[in-house]
Amino acid sequence: MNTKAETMRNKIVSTADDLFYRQGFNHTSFSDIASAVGISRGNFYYHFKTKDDILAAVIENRKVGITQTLNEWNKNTPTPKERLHQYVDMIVGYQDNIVKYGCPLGTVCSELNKLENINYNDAIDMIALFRDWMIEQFILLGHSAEKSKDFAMHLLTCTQGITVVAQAFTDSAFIKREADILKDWLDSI
Amino acid sequence: MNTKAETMRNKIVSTADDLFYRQGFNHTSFSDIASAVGISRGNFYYHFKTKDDILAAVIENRKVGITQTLNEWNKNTPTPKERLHQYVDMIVGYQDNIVKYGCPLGTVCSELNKLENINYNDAIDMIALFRDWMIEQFILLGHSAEKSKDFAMHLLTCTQGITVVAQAFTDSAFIKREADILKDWLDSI
DNA sequence: GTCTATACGCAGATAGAC
DNA sequence: GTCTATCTGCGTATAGAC
Repeated sequence: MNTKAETMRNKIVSTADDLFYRQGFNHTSFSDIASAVGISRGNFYYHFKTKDDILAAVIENRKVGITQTLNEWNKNTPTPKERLHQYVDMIVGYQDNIVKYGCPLGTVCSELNKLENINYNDAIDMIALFRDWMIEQFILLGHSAEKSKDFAMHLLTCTQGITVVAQAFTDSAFIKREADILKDWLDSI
Repeated sequence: MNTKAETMRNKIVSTADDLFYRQGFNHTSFSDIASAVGISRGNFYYHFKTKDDILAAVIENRKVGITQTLNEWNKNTPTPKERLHQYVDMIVGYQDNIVKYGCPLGTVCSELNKLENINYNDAIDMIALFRDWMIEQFILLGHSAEKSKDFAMHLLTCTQGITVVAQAFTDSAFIKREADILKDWLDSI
């Protein structure tokens, strides 16, 4: 296990992650990633053999990040209700990127679906991590398993919708407004 | 104005529209469209000079279709409330396509945004047609201009979110469930 | 490990015969 | 109008020198 190679690999993954988000997967070439990292295309292939390989690594990296974030919320934020608010506030915090590039999860899933990409199911897992975590929170609030699932899907729906509409109309103030509606809804159930 | 050429042009546009929706704009090549229509690539260029030209024609065609649909609703459905329900029911009616390819408007806008495509603003106009129509309906229901805009944006947000989540989890029953919630909301305001 | 050189196919786009 | 032939650039991917 070479530390230097691992560092370079991580650098490539995080750069590819960023470019896939901002430019889309299909529209981002090996050259784009290689030049952004500052290595040659040939060197790039030493680390990743195919474009699907680098995509798989990016998705895996995101899943680790999402899991870490959720674990931190579970650990540091006392109540389930506050944690759900924290989730909603997250999209408010990312508003600048959202109006420019949309939701990092939703847009990549939507794109991969149309490409019939082999990594599509892994991409969906990223969203499922959030959904399952939400279900847990609603169950902790005393709701039934069925209700909790419906609530989680509804919350997911609203946040995804907010990102799509905010991006379309380049309206970041709108994110804040809809987030408040969503937090009122969370308090009402 | 040649009728035969016009017919072929329309055939190309509707085929391209379908392929852009199912495969995405970037991922659909001239060859894809030409072979689906049943003409050679060379012939294709007689009708459209660049890929942005065919995209512009597709978007224009959609805008005409959307405008026609909204006009028909205005004409044939008596009350604004029923018309808004009709909009929500539309996504239920399209559920089979939505779980497979997402929203025809949302997915193309999201993709064009990342490609920094020159037709992006025209694509957004498609969504704006729905938004402006919704605002009219809410105003007819007696709401203020400001409230009506917020309501329209909220309705748009929910329907867009539903398509993203339904596509991600390939869950068409979910569309019906969230549509009912949405119609309850429409009745409550 | 990192590089240059290069193969190969496909995409967008053009020219010109019929 | 529709076709075939062709150009050009880019994207993925490989080989092999250093």
